[in-house]
Amino acid sequence: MAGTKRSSETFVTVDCVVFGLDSDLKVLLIQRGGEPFAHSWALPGGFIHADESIDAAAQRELSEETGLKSVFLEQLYTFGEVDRDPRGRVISVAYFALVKLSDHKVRAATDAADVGWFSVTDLPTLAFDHEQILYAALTRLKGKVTYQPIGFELLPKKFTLSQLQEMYEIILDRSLDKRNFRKKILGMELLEELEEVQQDVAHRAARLYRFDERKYKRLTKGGFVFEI
Amino acid sequence: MAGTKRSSETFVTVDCVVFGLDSDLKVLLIQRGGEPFAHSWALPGGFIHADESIDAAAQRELSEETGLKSVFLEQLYTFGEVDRDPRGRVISVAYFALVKLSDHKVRAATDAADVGWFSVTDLPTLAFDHEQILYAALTRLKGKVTYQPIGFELLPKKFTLSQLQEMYEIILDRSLDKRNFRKKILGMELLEELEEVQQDVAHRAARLYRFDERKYKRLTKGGFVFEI
DNA sequence: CCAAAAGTGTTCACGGTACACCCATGC
DNA sequence: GCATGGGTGTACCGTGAACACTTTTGG
Repeated sequence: MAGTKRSSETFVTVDCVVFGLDSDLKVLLIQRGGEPFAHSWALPGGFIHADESIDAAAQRELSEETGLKSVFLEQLYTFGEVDRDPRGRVISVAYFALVKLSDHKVRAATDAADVGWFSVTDLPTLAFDHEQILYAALTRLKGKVTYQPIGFELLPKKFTLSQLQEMYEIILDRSLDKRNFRKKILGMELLEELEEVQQDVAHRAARLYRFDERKYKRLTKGGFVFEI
Repeated sequence: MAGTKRSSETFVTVDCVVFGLDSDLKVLLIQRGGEPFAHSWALPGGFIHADESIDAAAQRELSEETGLKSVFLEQLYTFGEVDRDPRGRVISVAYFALVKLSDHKVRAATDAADVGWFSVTDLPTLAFDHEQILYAALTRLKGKVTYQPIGFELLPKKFTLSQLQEMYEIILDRSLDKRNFRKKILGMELLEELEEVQQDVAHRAARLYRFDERKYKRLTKGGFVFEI
C-alpha cells in the first residue's frame, strides 16, 4: 500500500493476540522487518484479502505466523483511531486466540529472531496501538475464563487437576483453594476421568482428565452455566 | 461509492442498533431510499469518514438519525462476510445504543415514513445482514444488563422501582419477585431516593429514584460487582 | 526415609428464593 | 368503597469459603 495510497481509502487489517500458557501467561509477538516501527515487536497480523471474511483472514494470518490451525479464535474489538497507523487510515479488527504451547516446540519460536513468546508481565514496547489491543485482550481473557470453559484451550488435551487450577491462578492472578476448586470443577461433570496418570514425575503421579466438549454442550442446552 | 469502486477497495461502515423501552423493547429502524434494498427497513448507519474515529462515526450517524447526543453507545462486533453487501466489499462495525424514549417524542419518529420504532418481537424483514446484527445486539444487551447497570439508560432519569423491575423483566423475558428485587437493588445503595413521587396516577403514587453514577464508580473501585 | 505433590470432608456464614398481606390514592 | 398498584419481612436451602492431614511415589 506504500505508494498507491489515496487519501479517501481505508485499509482493514486483522491483528491477533495469541495467548499460550507456560509457567506464565505468554503472548506471541513478531519483530517487524520494515517501516514503520522497523525492529519493534508487534502483534502478528496483516491485511484482509478482498475475497476472504474477517474471520478467515484472522485464521490465515495465525496459521501463517504460527503454523497453527483450528485453535480457539474469537473476535475481540475493532480499533480505528484516525492516527493509529502512520501510513494512513488503517482500521484493525483484533482477535484473540488461545493455543496449546504443549503441542508445539516453544523453542523454535523462542529462539527465532523475528518471533517469540513473551510473558505478559514482561513485555517489550509494542508498535502502533498494539499495547492497547493486548491490554483489551487480556481483560477479555480474564473476564471470559470465569464464565466460559475456554481455559482448556491453553492446556494439553490430558491434564491434571493441579494444572487446571494453576492455569486459573495464573490468568486470574489469585490463588484458589485446592479442595474447593476440585469439588466445584468435578461437580460440574464436565471432565472425563481417564485411566491414566502423569508420567516421569518425582512424586505421586496425578490422575489425568480430559475436557468433555459434548457433555458441556449438552449441559448448556439445559441452562447450565459454567462458572469458576 | 457507486461508480468509483475498485475491486481491491474495502469500505467500512458503522451500523447502530438503537434500543428504546416502551411497554416493549423497541429498536430504531430506517426505511432505505435507494438501492440496494430500496424500501427495506435497515439499521441506521453509514460510511466512516476519513478523518473520524469509528466511535465518532457511530456517534455522528446516531445523532444524524435520531437527533441524540451523548447516549450510551458501545461497540458490538464487526461484520465482514465477503458477500454481505451487493455493492462490493463492505465491512460494518456495529454498535449498540440505549436511549431514553421518554426524553423525546416517540411520535415524531413513529409517524415518519422513513424511520420508526419496532418492537423486537415484531420486526420487518431487514436489509443486508442486519437481522444477524440485531440478534447479536439483543444477545449482548440481555447478557450485559445482568452484570452492568446499563439498563438505567433506557429509563427516564427519575423512575419508580416498579419501572426498573419491569425494564429487567422485559429485557430478560422473565418475571422477577418484587420483594427480592427491591431488597437486592436497594441493598446495593446505587439509587438515590428522591423526595418526590409519581404524578397523575390513579392509585397510590410510587416513590421516585435516581441512579447515582458516582456511587457506582466509587463502589466499583472497591471491588463491588453489580448483578441482577 | 525424605521430599514433593496428590488427594480428601466438614463446618459456618451468607445470599438467593419462595411466599402473602396491608396501605395509600384517585375515581 | 372499590380498584389499582405500592410497599413490606421471614424462613429455608444451597452454595461459597475457610481450613489440615494422610497417601503415594521417586530418588
